Amino acid sequence: MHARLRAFVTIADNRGFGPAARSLSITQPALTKQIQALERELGGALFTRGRHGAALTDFGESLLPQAREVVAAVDDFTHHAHRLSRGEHGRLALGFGLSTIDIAPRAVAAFRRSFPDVEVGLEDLPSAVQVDRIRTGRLHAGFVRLPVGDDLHQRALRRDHLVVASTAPVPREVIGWLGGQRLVRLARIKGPGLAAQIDRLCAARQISPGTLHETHDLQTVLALVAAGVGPALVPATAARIAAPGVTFTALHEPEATWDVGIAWHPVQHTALVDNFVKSVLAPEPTA
Amino acid sequence: MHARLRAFVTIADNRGFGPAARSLSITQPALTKQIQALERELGGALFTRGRHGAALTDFGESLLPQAREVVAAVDDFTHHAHRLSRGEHGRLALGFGLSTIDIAPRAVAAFRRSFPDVEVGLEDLPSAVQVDRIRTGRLHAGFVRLPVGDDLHQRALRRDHLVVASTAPVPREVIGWLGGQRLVRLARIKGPGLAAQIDRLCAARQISPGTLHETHDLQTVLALVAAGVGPALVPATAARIAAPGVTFTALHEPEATWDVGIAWHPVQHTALVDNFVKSVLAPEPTA
DNA sequence: TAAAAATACTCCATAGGTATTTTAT
DNA sequence: ATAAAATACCTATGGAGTATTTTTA
Repeated sequence: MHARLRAFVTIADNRGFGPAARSLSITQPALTKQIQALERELGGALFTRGRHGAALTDFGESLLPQAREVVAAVDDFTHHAHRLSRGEHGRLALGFGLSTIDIAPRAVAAFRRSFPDVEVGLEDLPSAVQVDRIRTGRLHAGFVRLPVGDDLHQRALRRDHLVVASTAPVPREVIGWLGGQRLVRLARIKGPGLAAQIDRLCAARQISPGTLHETHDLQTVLALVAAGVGPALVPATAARIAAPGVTFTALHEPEATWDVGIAWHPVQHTALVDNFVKSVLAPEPTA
Repeated sequence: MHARLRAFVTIADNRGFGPAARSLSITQPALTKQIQALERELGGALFTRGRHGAALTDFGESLLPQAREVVAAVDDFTHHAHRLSRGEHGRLALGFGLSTIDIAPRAVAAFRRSFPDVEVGLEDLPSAVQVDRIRTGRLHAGFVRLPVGDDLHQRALRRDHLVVASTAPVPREVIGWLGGQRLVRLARIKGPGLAAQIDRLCAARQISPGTLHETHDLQTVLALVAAGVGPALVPATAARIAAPGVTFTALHEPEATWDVGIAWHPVQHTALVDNFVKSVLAPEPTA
């Protein structure tokens, strides 16, 4: 159907079978047969043929606009499809967590520069939630604490580690000192990964610091530290959003370090996600 | 292409291959293969398959609207084509002449009642011009003096004959009397058929009436007769448009009678013209 | 374990090609 | 007389069918 209609409008535009056939990259007899088939199907002649080439009949004249619509719709479709399958267009749902607050926005901005026609959604979610949403297809990719289950594709971007945020001086023997402290903490539901990381460290080093205060926001945790309420354990990357006056002491214990990276669904929306992953991993070209 | 896209939207609408196949009146394996071919061509999966049936992927979701457009455009096209090839729609260019001034408007009105979607153009032209335009396709059909060349289809509607229009009394021996008269005449270019008919009569009866006055309009001819300027030879059907006070005397000579009917091109715009011819020939149903 | 989709295979209609003839100006 | 379209004939691909197997919730 669609090929025949394209043949129809091409002949109308070229006013002859010969040139039209050349422009369609088929032979003239093939074109003749297509039009004959179309005319048989429609029950009327579309062209009058003669030495002069082909001229539209009234019937052809009245059908030409609708035929053009079909051809245009098909061209639209294929164009759109190609852009989509190259990942140059579409919607991309991304997540990011506490531990990626520094890299996620930058990576997204770089991606949007390369692919301006992609609609990007970015949600602030704990790693565990991101992973669940990626599995069920509600999220295409996320910046998460690694590793995640191996049913997802994943790539490390860099390592992160815990630091002690404090206004009071921290002694050289940090771990032991920590055991005696009561900490400002982020609510477990807001940062289950961070909480688990702290638990792991404490369990390995056999300490159990108490809780001084619990908030729902990392910014607030650091504000409380700055206000002198007490020390806190936060990811090193969170140092950037701290108020002045807070000092940071890195912890080098292996239990205090972890990988941060990107995870994505291995099937859904492949080209788009691939482009995104490539954009994140590639060194950004200097603009 | 178009069949595959229709398959695509049907599956999306039915949320499964089975029901969609039934609704398309093909088998499920045939449908599977169409979608596989489409997915191969587009380079991406359109559906995720499972026990639940088929659900759109993101890729499928973003292509669905454009696919619907294609399907709608094709449906539009075929619908339009069918209406055209049944002659229910389109443009119809008609002609009518002096001798059909009574039947043409009535016939056109009846046709428009049956086929309200047909655009009808009606031009007042001498028979000879109509015939030429029908031959070259600029006119689809015309109400003309018959016979016309047998390259056109034609059908007689009724006979017409010359009458003497006059205010003065006309003697029983009309022909002889006419020979001695000077006539009000219609310009030959405006009614070559009428002029030729009068010539034929005069030649056969060996008379040659003079010319009193020549106008470009039959209405004016009759007005001049009514004003007492002199007699005229006009078609009997023209009596209807005469001013009061004019009397008509029929001429029964065979050279004074002719057929009036409809002629049309045997190829162009067939269905529409056929419908028109049928409508003209059929006794109009009483509304 | 059962419903849904995929595969294997066979068949025919369609679309394309080359060589040649017919048509219309 | 000649350019343009139509026809004849052949081949290959696409799309449809039936029977059966594989997948997944």
